[in-house]
Amino acid sequence: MSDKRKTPLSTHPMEGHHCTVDLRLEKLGMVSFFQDLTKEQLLEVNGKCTAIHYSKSEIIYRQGDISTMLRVVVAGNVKLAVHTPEGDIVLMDMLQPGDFFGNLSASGKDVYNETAETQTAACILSIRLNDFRNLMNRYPSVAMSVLDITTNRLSESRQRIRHLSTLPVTKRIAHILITLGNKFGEGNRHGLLIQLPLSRKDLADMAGTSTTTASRIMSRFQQDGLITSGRQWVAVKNMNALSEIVSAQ
Amino acid sequence: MSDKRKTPLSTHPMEGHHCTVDLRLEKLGMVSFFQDLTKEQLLEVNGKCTAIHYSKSEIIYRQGDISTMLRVVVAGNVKLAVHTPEGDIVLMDMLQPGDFFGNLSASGKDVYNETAETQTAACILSIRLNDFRNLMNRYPSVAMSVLDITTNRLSESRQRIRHLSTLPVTKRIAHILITLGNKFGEGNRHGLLIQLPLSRKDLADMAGTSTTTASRIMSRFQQDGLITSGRQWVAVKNMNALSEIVSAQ
DNA sequence: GCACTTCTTTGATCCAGCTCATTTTAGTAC
DNA sequence: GTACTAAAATGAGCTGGATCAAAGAAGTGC
Repeated sequence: MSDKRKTPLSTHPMEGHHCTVDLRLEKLGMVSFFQDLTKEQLLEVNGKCTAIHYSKSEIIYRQGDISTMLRVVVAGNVKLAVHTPEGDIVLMDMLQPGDFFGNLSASGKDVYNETAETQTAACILSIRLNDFRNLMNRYPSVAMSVLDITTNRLSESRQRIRHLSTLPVTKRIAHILITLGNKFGEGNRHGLLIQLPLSRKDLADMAGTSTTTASRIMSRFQQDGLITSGRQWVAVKNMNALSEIVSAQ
Repeated sequence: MSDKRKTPLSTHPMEGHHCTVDLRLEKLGMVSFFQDLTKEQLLEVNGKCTAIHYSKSEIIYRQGDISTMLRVVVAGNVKLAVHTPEGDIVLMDMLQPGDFFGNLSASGKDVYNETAETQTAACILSIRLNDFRNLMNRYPSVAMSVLDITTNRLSESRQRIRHLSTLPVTKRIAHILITLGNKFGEGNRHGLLIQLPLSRKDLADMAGTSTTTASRIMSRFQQDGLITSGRQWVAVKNMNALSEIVSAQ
């Protein structure tokens, strides 16, 4: 255990990221709801987008701010967190390149109901909500794709409600590790490394538990050889064993 | 306390409910995502719908069944519940006339991920998923409206995650009573009566707690004069006091 | 290298809410 | 009214996690 290691997470370069038209078009085409558009249509969309570069731990917008833009992650990671009046934090989502975020509701309140913060340095495209609604009206494929993604998010969200209502913390954390492993995992000498700065507190805020309890559970997982982890990083060594914990008895 | 009372809930007649074309059209027009359609378009939609009548506590579909239909509540109430492998139940939603349910996902799995059961006698319209997708493609207003509703459900769902993660059971139940009161409440000699058979177990399954705990909390609320309740019914007497409980300290 | 900060681990104690078991009551059917 | 049934209330005891507190790494900047 006298393993003198540093963070195994790779930091993306991102400096001087100039976002040429070609690069932006490529990224826009990657976003699932634009994938059916032609090159000309993409160019049009691109014309309505603004790219902004953020460094790590910057706030993109705050819960309660008026929402006018829809955003798309081009590079890096973003976390969406709700801050409760009591001062607790609930981590709602960790986003990847290609994910969109912001507030879509056509009617009703036009206020963000979570805070978006970069988890790594990141490049974000913004498009005015009005322009985006316009696109959805003109290109049904875009609207359908957005609906599809939203429906998926809704069912993920319901699964989480199920977990919070019925599973003990250990199972919830095991499940979160599996999900993050599948979404952000990269093969590595440690196993499947979750490519994302991930503290015990982040995990606790996802699992709806306290930081101390999250830490205790992670210690146990590590002792049992299910994971390897250090300061702000986690690698899954035994996915199957984690699955078994989730579905035990 | 020697109040000799029966269920104050009104049972809808519903017997011999024949669903004339006119009645169905009227109901369809009430459904928010069809409200922008013309009478001719509604007639077309109506042609693709089948109306089915259910009595109380009938299963409409089960979690895991192949999903081919989208449904709309015309009359009565429906509850959506997830059954966990451990045998617990999580009550996801209580529906009203005008609400739609079923599985919308265009791609991905075409399986219901919850069980739909009538909470009262009910009349349900069904439309094939393919037909409905077709409608959304042809009438953007329908697609936008569905997206809007789905987005709202997602944010309700996230609020519930927040509550499960950070609030103690008492506050969660107080909040549920407020929500149900607003959605299903009807003025009455008892106060704002929640027009819906609602057992302690239903409440517990919504709040993610045990039936006993739900019962204890309801007893306390009743002692404190915040609610009146009997077997399977609840009336809110003091909405403000409930709100205060939710946001206390 | 050393000082400093922030994250993580671990111990000790406490309590909200769960479980199990039993009694009471509201509502129904006759 | 009486009998019956399923829901609700209530008591007693236990425990998973929270909280508080303090010590131990892992990085960072100088």
